Amino acid sequence: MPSPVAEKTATLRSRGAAVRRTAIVNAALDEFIEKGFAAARIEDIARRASVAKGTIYLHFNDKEQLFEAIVKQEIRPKIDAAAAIAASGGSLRDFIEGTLLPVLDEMAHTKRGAVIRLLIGEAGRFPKLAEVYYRVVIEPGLSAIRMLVRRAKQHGELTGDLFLEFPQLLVAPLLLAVIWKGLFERFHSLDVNRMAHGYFEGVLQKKHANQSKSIKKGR
Amino acid sequence: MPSPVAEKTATLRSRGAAVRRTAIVNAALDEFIEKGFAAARIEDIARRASVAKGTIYLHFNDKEQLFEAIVKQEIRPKIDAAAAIAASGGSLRDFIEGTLLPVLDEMAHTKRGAVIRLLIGEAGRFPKLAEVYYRVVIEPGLSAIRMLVRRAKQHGELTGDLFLEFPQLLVAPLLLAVIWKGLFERFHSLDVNRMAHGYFEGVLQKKHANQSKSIKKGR
Amino acid sequence: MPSPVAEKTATLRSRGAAVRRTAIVNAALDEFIEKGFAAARIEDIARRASVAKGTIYLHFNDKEQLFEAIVKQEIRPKIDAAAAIAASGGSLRDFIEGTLLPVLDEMAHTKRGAVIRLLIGEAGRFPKLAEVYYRVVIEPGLSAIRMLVRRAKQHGELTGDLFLEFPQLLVAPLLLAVIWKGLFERFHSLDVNRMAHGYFEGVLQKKHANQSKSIKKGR
Amino acid sequence: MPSPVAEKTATLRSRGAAVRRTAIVNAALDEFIEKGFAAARIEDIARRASVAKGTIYLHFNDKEQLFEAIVKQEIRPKIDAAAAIAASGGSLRDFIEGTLLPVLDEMAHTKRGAVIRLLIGEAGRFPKLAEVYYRVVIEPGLSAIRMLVRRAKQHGELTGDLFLEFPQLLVAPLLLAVIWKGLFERFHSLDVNRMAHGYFEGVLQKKHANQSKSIKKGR
DNA sequence: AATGAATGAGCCTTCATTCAT
DNA sequence: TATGAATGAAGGCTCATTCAT
Repeated sequence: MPSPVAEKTATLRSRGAAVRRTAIVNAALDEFIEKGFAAARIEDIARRASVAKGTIYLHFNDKEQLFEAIVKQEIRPKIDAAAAIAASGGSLRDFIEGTLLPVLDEMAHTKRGAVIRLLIGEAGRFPKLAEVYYRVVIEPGLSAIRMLVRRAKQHGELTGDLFLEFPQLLVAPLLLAVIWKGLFERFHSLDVNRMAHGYFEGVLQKKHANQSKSIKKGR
Repeated sequence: MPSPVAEKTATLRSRGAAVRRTAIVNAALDEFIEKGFAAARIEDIARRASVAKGTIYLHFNDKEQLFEAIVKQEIRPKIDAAAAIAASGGSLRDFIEGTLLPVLDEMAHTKRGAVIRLLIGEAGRFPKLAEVYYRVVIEPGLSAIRMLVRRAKQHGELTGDLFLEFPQLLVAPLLLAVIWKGLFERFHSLDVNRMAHGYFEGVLQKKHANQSKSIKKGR
Repeated sequence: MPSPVAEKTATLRSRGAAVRRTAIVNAALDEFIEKGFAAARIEDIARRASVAKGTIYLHFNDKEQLFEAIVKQEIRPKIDAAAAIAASGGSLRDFIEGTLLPVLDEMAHTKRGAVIRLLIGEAGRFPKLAEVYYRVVIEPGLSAIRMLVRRAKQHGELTGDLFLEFPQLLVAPLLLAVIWKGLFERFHSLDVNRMAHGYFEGVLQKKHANQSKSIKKGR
Repeated sequence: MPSPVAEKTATLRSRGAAVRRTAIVNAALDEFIEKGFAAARIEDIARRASVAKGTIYLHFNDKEQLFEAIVKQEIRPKIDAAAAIAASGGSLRDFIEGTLLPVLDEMAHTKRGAVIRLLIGEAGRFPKLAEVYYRVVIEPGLSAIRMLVRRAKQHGELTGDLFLEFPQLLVAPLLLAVIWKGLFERFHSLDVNRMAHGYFEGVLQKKHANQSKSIKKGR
């Protein structure tokens, strides 16, 4: 075991490195969102992260790797959390209300949504990005949804195979909200919460009719 | 050049000019889709359109105006056509099956979808683009849908105010399909037609129960 | 045939292009000599040639092509001229005195020698350069020398097969001179002309003994 | 640290330091040869020498000093040895056959030759290098040759003052061989040994005629 | 002495835009 | 109108050197 001093040193170093890496990823995220992938300048990212330009290349080989790191840092944790909750066995309604809606709300109002817009725009030209995203986010996400839908069917929350076959449909309003907020909110505001509640009530309505009454006013 | 000959020449010229303009817009569309807005090179657009680089600047002030022209040329006609059909008084089901599904299918499989992905990615940095798109596409499109939904409610095709308040939800699967096709199709194929049919059956199901049975196999 | 005006235009354009190209090559030569290949900056070359940086890339794909152009422009003509003289049938002595010695003298005192030093230093890392040089200069040059040596043997100017087998030896003092002038002249001056005369007298001495007396004082 | 232990440590340290220094110079030599002076990276040199980048700067102030160290370590010993032999009183023929030809052979086939090519290419830009080389290699080398030539004249091995005045000519084929091997060997192989033997036979032939017959086939 | 993370100046190359023809 | 050569600003990336540990 190294001496306390040595350990402190080592710890500081590695801790410093991790902190720096995170700072760079955060800065890159902000710049990419503001300028887009191609137009974002490494120099600006560096300045925002309070490091020198060259430092970025100590952590990432190129711009593309920065993008990857963003997806892994910003989106993956949400997916993991959602998947864990899905696996823990609650009802679909609980999942939607306790997890999907809050996530949607957050997506629509924070950087995370911007990451998705960014990805949609850039993935065509950077196939690796789409691949990372599919593997890290889409695949596990859809798997979790399928599991939930299956259970929901057994419990009578849901009928039909539509959402089993196309689990994407369950997050379609999420996509819609993220895009709307990013592109058109300034022309016409969208009450994401209210829209999502309405949508999911429709989805789950088989069990209890007239639930559309219970749509809560969005924040 | 007031002589008939000169005039003919002039006519030919302007006809040639219009042809050229269209060729440039088409070439720009292809390049933007392949490379994205920032990465598309004017020189490649010129080559594809068989004109000189400088010629593009005789028709468009800059790259951004090219983007605008694309939206107007590629998307607006579809919207206009759909709006006309919506206004002409058919049922919502007819509209969905006769117009929305074909459009969706086309979007998912042609350049038009790519334009939308392109816009999603670039609009953040080019606000004018989002504005043009909103005014030319979104606003008229949603108005048409609202009109249809209102009529559908009167005819009992639909209950609840969800789609009146959030007409976007009716095109959510369209968005989903366009994005999926562009980003993830190579990892996992999506039967757009089948998904859309299933979705709209759910939407319209109030009237005739169990219609989910009738989902047709997509092309 | 185009109109005079058009022709003039075209001519001016292409003439201008050729002039510019030459100016760039000359500037590159100077910079490469002063700084070496790797350390020479495109911007400085451009400034020296009175063109914009980008203009260089209209004529050459990269730095390496510039180097190639230099070899072709600076060295090849000398080789061609020497080869023509060699082929025209004079004696070896005439060739040496009328061609080789003047060339050597010029090489030792002008840029051309620097090109050779440059090549020696850089060719290892830029194999294409060595190849170009071998094909354009060495191969034809040695062929011409062989032809001359063969004829000289028939005429009794020369005995033995040494210079037939190793024609390079005939230009060894040239190489020596070029390198000495470039590297060590400031420490100890070398009378290239006198050295070369002495060397070639030795080579040709078979015919007339004691010609070493006739060494002339160099320039 | 005056204790025996400390001193031992210190000794080990300085011994380690010397080893390290040599390792660095060797690594630098390899890298310079492969990449050239400007393109060689300190980091690669460090890795090759199994030291950290910073360590190099504990031994050498900058890249240039590394180059100097190479010349001193790789070339000087050969010169010193040759000078000693020259001074020890053998005949010119013995010197050529016992020393010059083996050295030439080695130069042509090992790193030492590459150092010379390297120097030729870089000396223009790093005058100090040329100076070091002149002082350490050229000057003493030529002095030794002059001494030998003078003795050879007295012994009748040689007539004329050519090689006294231009001792460089005696090593011209060496230069030629080193350059040919480095630049053009892959296009056309050169039998260095055979060429050198032939050359020196010509130089020494005054005494015994027809020695060109005795050219030995090179390895 | 040794380390290697951090720095930041430096440079090749690209490309939107201009303009002489 | 059309051309395409010329421009020059911009930016990704490299790497010699420094310095805190």
